[in-house]
Amino acid sequence: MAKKSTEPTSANAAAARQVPMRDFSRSLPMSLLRAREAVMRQFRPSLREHGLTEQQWRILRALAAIEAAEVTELARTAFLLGPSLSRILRDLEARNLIERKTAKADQRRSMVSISKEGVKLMASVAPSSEAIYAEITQRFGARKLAELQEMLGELEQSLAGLGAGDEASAEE
Amino acid sequence: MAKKSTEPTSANAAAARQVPMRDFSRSLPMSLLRAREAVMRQFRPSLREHGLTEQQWRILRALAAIEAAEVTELARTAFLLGPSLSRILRDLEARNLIERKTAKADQRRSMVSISKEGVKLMASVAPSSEAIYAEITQRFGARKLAELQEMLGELEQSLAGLGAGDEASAEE
DNA sequence: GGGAGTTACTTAACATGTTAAGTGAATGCG
DNA sequence: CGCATTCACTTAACATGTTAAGTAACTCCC
Repeated sequence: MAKKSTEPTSANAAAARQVPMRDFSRSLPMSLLRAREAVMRQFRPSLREHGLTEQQWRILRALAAIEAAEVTELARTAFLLGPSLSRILRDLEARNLIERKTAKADQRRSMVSISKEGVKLMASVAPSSEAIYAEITQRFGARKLAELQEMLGELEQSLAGLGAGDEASAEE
Repeated sequence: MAKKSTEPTSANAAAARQVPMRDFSRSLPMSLLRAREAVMRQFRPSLREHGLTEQQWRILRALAAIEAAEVTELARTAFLLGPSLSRILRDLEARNLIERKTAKADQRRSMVSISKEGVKLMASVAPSSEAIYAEITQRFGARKLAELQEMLGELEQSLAGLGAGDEASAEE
């Protein structure tokens, strides 16, 4: 072995390919990520025009669907982690898009609800949002879309309660 | 209409529900997000034990599959935006997991490749990663998984070149 | 009723997503 | 050649994701 460092680069890559591994670009996480990005790319410009991020929009929609909610419940509904929600609620409150008041019975809890301005903003965004969704549905096909959502739900179900960290297997 | 501000909260939520809108929790973006999160939740602990984030792992895998790549190409492969990749490469280089050298022909380009240490790290992570993937495949079903990936790819395709911003429809 | 434990949330710290601006190197064209 | 434009990448700024720690309010049980 005379030459030691002629092309370490290629040698390393070759060695790396010996590590058994699926084709990277076809992994399930990547497929899901790309699909979601393809979808969100359609919505972001419209939301942006109205000064909303994807997550802020999720929160407003979630609040519109329920009278009022505790922060924890809202986090579950909008599928956000507590810390993210905490920050976003602070901003949305400062913009008067939501209202909050601490629950009487339990001072720890705070009830969050959408404000009149929040409703107005939703009403101004909803049309284009719906139009985009309709376009996506048309392009992909309504039936296939329903099938896809069904499969995604099943995937979620089949992984529920796996690797949640510390729950015993099934006994106990 | 005597009482005006007894429960403005409920009134706003009621008004909001007049805004025509699909059921929030069943929207495609949410379905995709939840499915992806259910999947990634399985992988994160293992990656974390090895000191890697999901994105760092994506980059290492992408580099293992190709001899060396320019940053832009790598961004496309690992599905990361330029700025994110730029930061991550800086960190991975500091940890000696990758190597980079500027191309001779074009000083703007830099070629990135995996290092010997990077290969070792990959080899140490791959087994558990593969085991997790196998578990997911088994739970969900290999056939259904293939179907799902097929549909996700079709979805991505059907949205390609829609709302990319400024390309003319089809002419010119 | 008082202190340990729990709960609901918030802060903090670090990493990435997202968009815009910056920088230096190549290209093209008059 | 000279200079505007484009290109490849990096920095910057702000928002969220992710985990850990902090804080105040509530529960429980001795």
